[in-house]
Amino acid sequence: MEGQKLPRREREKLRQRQEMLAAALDLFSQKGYHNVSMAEIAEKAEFAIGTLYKFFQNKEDLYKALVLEQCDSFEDAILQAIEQPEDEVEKLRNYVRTKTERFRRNLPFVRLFLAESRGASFNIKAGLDEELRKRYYNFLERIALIFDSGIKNRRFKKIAAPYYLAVALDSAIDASLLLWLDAPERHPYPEDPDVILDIFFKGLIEPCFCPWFAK
Amino acid sequence: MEGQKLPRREREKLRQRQEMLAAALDLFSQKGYHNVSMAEIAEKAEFAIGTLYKFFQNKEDLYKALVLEQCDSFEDAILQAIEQPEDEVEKLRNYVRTKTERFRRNLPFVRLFLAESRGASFNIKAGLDEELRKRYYNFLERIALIFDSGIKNRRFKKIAAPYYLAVALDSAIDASLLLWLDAPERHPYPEDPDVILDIFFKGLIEPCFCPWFAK
Amino acid sequence: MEGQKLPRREREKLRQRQEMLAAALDLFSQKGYHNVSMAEIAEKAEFAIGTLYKFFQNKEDLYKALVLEQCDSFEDAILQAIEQPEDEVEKLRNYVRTKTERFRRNLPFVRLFLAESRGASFNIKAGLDEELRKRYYNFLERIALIFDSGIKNRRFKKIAAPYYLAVALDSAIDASLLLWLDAPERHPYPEDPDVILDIFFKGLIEPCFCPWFAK
Amino acid sequence: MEGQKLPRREREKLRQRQEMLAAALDLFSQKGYHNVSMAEIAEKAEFAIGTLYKFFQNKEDLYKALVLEQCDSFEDAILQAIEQPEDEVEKLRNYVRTKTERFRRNLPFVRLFLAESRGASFNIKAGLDEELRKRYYNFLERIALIFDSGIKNRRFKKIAAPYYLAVALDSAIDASLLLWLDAPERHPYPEDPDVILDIFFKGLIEPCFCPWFAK
DNA sequence: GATGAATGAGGTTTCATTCAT
DNA sequence: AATGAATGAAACCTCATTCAT
Repeated sequence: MEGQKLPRREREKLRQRQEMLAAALDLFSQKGYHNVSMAEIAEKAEFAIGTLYKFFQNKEDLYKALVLEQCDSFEDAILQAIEQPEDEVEKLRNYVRTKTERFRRNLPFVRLFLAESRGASFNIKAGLDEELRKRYYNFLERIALIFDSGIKNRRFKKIAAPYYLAVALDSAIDASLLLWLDAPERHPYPEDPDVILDIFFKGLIEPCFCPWFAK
Repeated sequence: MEGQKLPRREREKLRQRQEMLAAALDLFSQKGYHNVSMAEIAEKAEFAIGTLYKFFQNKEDLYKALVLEQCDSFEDAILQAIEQPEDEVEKLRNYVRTKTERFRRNLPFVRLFLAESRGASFNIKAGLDEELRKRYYNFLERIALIFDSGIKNRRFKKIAAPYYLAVALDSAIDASLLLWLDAPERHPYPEDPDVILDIFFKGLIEPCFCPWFAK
Repeated sequence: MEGQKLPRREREKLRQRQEMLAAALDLFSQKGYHNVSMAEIAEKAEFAIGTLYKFFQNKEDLYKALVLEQCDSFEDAILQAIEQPEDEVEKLRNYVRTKTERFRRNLPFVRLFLAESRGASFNIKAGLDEELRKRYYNFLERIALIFDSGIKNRRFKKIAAPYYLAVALDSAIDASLLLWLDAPERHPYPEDPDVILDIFFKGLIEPCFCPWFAK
Repeated sequence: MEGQKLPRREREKLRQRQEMLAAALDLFSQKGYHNVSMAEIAEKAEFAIGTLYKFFQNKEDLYKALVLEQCDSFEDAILQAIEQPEDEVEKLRNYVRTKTERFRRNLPFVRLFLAESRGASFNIKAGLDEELRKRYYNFLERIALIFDSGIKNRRFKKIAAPYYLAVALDSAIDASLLLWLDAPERHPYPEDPDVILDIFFKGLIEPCFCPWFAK
């Protein structure tokens, strides 16, 4: 109940900030950081340039805020998805599905995210990189924990270190989505997101143990 | 034995070109396309700016030449590695090992390659993107053919469409290497590159069929 | 009385634009298009380079605006001068006098105008050329109409096609002014502008004396 | 008989120089001084750039040599034409005809000539201007002498100072030729060059009709 | 003597950022 | 508090000229 009580002024400011970030997301994801000017963002957001600078110290600051905010929201959704169920298999399915769905619903973010998470953002100064990487490592560890727990529970065979499994699964999802994003007609995204999991599960799970193969 | 030699002038020009490209690779991979000026490249390569422009029409042209040349060399190495052996398993091992070795030997290229292959290069004009993507798709199909042949030979279970298997494997290698590149102390690259393959093989191969499990 | 006034902001902008054009006119007419840099114009006009580019898209655009504006004003003055009187002789006198006076009052423009109207401006891209030439042809036709009307009224003998008469008269004025501009002490411009008209008005050859008319 | 005896070396050099100047004339007249590079001229003339600089100190020097040489040749032809006949009328006819014919035979030169003679060549540094102007003034005085002599012989009425007559006649020829050069279909050059002379020779106004003569 | 590769000053243009209004 | 005009550093690129071969 305390969220709604921001003074009107504050709420107004927050709304303006969101509009600026939305305009920036659109433009950055379409044209890349260096091909978007502050004037362009200001115009798209229907503010004066000076107002932009009231909210963000400089272009880099605006970019960082944008990326961090998007990542926060994305991370929250994933973490929530893997916190619900008991079953490790179900957790992973939730994870893959949530990630897939989020990506498909927020295409502009995907380009940004991949540019950032793939070390491709040397365009942007060090600070962001540093923080995002740490967060990404932590995130991978969260996924690794699921594999670890599955192994401990004897649901999974220990075919590799959990961290590697997490890395491999996460990157496989990204890669599939990226190909689909690039050329949807050539790389139709599998209707059933589990197809990617199959690659990992079909060898991974003790057949006798898991309802997965009953499908 | 001098029949194979280019005239001295030509050799000299080629050498200069290589020096320019080497300087550019270093700088681009460290700071990104937009944060490197032609003056910087010229200075690092120890030529005058004008000389740079004698070799490359403009900055974009220089960048394209650099990326294409590196990719050519990389692609050649991989294709050669997977053409040798009969055995699909051996082909995939060669592929993983060659890619790993190449990456580790040419770090600056990795950053460039990932920036380009990961759709993160909206900074650069369309032409390159287009061509590189096509080449990358073709490359994935080459890998997919190995899986396909393995499946037809009953060496592999058909746990997923070969193309997806190729995508997943390739991206898993990239992701591992990238993590190691970012933070080697945190993500020691597995001494044995086969660790990554294990994830795919342990479920993939008919146990009775393959000496893999005997290891 | 304030209804006719532009908002202050607009007036200010217009004034700045005029200052830029004035600086450009001075420099271009002294040194020629290619020997004047944008930095020079900016400095003379006491603005930053960036401000220049807020008003004009690029150097060529600035040049075109300058030439067209000057020609407009010049053309207006001449057309007004030849629209007043009934009498063709008076019209031509007005024309010569107005042109002379305008030239003498705006020396920098003369150089520009002659450079442009005399096909000497291959330096500048095609667009301007094209438009200015058309306008000049139309202008000559306006003058030709005066000769034509004079001939129809029997005021003038039909000694040549009106268009040729216009060309000859106009070029004679230009040439006189140009010589005076180059070396005033050597080519004092005739106090009475009618001197040039005399050449056209008075017949040159004694009819009785010369076989010319026998033709 | 002494012209043919230049040592072979000298003759060869002269020929090369002519080829360079010919290439330069073509290019300068098509694109203007500032839009032609030394490399372009060298290539068109099929020499190395260095060789160009053996013959001409720099670009400006080459340009000056070109213009002066063309003007020499042009001036010679005209002067020869007006030296032959006794009769002033015939001299003027020869002058108009020779100039017209020369212009039409050497179009590239015309553009250059007009650019130079019309004060439009502020592109080029002062030296050339200075010399060409003096020569042009002298030339005009040669023409003026014809009018003067005609007046003294009572062949011509003294309707204006001879120098003005010369200026007016010469500029009328240039203007006609220029219009024809710009748009031949719109400004067909009079088959008979004398048409222009007519304007000067025939009196324009009916003496009996106009108060002009009363002045 | 001829060559043309190498040079680098200098031109045009963009855009992040400031600050007076 | 919001504005957006003004700024000028810095980028890309050209081309006249030199000089080692």
